[in-house]
Amino acid sequence: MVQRGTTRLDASFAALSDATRRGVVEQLGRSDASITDLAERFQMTLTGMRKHVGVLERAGLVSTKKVGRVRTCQLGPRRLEEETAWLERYRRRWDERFDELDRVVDELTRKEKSDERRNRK
Amino acid sequence: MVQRGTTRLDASFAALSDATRRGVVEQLGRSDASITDLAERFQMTLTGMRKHVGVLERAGLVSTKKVGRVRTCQLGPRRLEEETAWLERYRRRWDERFDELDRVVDELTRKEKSDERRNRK
DNA sequence: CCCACGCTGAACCATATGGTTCAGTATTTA
DNA sequence: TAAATACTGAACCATATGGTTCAGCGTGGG
Repeated sequence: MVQRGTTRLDASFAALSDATRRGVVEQLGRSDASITDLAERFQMTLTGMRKHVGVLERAGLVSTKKVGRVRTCQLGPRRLEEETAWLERYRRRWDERFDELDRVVDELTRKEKSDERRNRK
Repeated sequence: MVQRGTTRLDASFAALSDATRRGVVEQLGRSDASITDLAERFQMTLTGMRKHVGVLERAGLVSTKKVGRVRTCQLGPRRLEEETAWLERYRRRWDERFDELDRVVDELTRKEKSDERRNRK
């Protein structure tokens, strides 16, 4: 059994699991944009885009501010450090496992060779 | 308009958006495990765990092999480089935007100071 | 003052997700 | 050979997701 309940990573990874939302984030990396701008660029209704932006907001990747009738979206407060750290930890583990496998293969290869030598005698 | 359709990132980020699945991956980073092992550790039916493992498999984070009646799970072929790259790109963008904001604040501060000087005259 | 603009909320829809139970099948083990 | 083990597939359920339409509502320009 193990500790459960890290809802922050849940939200950010879920937010990133949609191509449209990743696109929106990339766009906002270049310049701020209104809901209308984004809806146009991603060929979607305002309502649909508003939902995506909502998801990104809740995950902290985007923040918005309404001035007059325009809601302007920009990159949000979160820098995704936790997420990056998770992925890096995974890769380290993956490399370890891979190295381990390498060592095993090496050992088997060595063993084979010495077996060959034995057989030649 | 923009290119859509990067289903690989979709699958891996979606796979990582669930705490149980992240837990499974972490576990497999420590040692291989059967479905039964994982189901026990995460307090879930075999069927439920099998589904999670299926999701991870489809995303390439886990690979499995059935020997006799036991299915053994281990870390999969993908090293999540694309995913890490995406996050790093995001962070770079984020830092740029932040620096930009800093510069603007700096400028405003400078302006204020010179205004003060002007007012003192 | 009026109309176009930008957005929003509610309702709806189809499909996906995260879980279960139950009834198998195949493989060990005693 | 019988019983226990390990998994699997189908069916089901509740809720979430990704989208739409439609009817507003506040704002701003002419």
